[in-house]
Amino acid sequence: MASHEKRSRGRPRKDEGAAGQGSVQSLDRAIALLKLVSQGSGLSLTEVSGAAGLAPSTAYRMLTTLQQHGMVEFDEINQLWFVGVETFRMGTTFLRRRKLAERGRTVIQTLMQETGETANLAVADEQAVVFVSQVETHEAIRAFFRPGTRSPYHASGIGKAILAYCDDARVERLIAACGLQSFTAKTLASPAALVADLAAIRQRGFAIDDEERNEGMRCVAAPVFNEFGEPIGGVSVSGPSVRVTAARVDTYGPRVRAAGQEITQAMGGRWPDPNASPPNASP
Amino acid sequence: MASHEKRSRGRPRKDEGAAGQGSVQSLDRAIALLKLVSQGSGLSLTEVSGAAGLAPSTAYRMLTTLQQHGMVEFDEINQLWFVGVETFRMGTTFLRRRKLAERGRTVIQTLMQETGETANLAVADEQAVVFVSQVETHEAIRAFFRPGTRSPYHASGIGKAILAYCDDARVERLIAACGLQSFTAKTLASPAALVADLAAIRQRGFAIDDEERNEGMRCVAAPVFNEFGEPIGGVSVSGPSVRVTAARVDTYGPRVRAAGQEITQAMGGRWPDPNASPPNASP
DNA sequence: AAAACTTTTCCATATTTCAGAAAAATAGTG
DNA sequence: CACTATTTTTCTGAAATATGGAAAAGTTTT
Repeated sequence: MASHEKRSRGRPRKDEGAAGQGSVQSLDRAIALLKLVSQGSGLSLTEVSGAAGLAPSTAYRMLTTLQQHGMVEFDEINQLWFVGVETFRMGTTFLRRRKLAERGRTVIQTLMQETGETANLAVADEQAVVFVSQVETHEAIRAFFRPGTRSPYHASGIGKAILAYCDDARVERLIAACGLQSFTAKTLASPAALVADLAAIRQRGFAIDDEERNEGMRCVAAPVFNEFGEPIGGVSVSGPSVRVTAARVDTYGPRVRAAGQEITQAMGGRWPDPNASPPNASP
Repeated sequence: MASHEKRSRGRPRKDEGAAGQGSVQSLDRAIALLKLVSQGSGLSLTEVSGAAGLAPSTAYRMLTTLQQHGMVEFDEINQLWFVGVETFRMGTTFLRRRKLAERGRTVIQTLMQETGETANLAVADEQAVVFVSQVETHEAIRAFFRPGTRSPYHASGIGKAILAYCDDARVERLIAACGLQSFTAKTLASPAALVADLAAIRQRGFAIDDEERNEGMRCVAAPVFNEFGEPIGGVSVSGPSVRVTAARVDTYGPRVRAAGQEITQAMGGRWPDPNASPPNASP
């Protein structure tokens, strides 16, 4: 298997902190444009160049270059710029790396069938969890997030499931960096409340988001671990509180935890020893 | 609603054919790099720069620039480059605009022109396929469904094309739920007959509805896949048996399959590997 | 009908990128 | 274990390339 040691062939990088020295300006700007276009839903050239602070001619040249590669599309009818298929296709290969989505797909499919609720996969990112895959229930009222949706750690089932298996320092840093924004009356907006819930999650082996992000929506989640026993993502089922009752949560919980274990297994990950200290504990 | 006319404020584009004049070289190259990285699963700098035909120093600068935006990630342990979360996130916003009906429209237009028969698009729903778009032939005798028409899976070309790429469990559940209603003498009304036909469809890569729903009407269909290689809809041409003869079916088949592949491509989907097991198959 | 925008092309200029070479470290080799 | 071969990263001067202003060519709006 892959060695644990940090390899560094070649000349070492000078300084991690000081960036921007060796960077390509036109590429920098083009990425900013792409980001703008991907966030907007149909932007005119003037809007794009204005928002980016670039000359229209410059923005235009970059957009057409991106267009030639299919990274953006141009709606000739309304003369608007959109994000293109190629960006999408390149992006989805990200899922391959985090084999999570691929390996987990079959698991969440059966999870959805067994629970009847929308099942989700998300990966841990810097300051939020990113939903990467979803199987929707057929119910009329259902939970839905578009893949790529970001959700803050403290107010999502998967996020809390991940945090529960991070060390305290990481949790503190996250709170310091992002705060604990309140979304509903039930959001865990104080560090104390969050820490208490994380302890409960470790006890149970699964997390509950009880209308903490969206009113009327409950969610049961479990983490997924990599080969080092570090949480890298999670799995969840989510649905309206009227269906996902307290009783249902109790039965879904172990089922979702099992799904997390199954995916962890399928990825070659390792479910941590419940009695061991947190994996990321600083030495 | 939005006007149908083609707007073109501003100076018109000179020539659609002649491209490449106003394009940004460094951006061009960077996109090529990103594509390479997204296709590979962990590439070293030497591999990337070699494959792109760029000097290592140039590739390096571009990669670090992309990295600063999260478009690519660098695995410090093994010194390998991967596609990054930002690419994924930007790409997923494409889904907002991805509608089978819109993306496939131009494809079925040319399909109708080339075959001279009515061309259709349909999406997979729970218990039936739903026709969402159609381009009619000019012939006096023609196939016609109103958009929104539902058709049972087992008695429609597109339905069978979709079923052929679902796993067995899904097919069984469908039969259990809906049965196999008989519409004509040729309807595949027994599970055995249906399963045999599905195998033939996988072989060919396209489905044939030989007067199985409406007497005197034949139909050639192919599936369309999403990014997970799951069938989500399909495309077909349909017409009276007198025109759509057995010989014609043989020539239309590959053409319709190509249309399915084209639409799959345009949607950012993935045509499944013919040798791979069905996507939903249990391991 | 003219004014006001918008998109697209063109072009001179200097800003930036580029590639080669050096540097710094690891991996292979006999 | 010394020595060579790779690999990644930095540096630098030359020049290719991107840049933004201005003009062109349309389309709305007034």
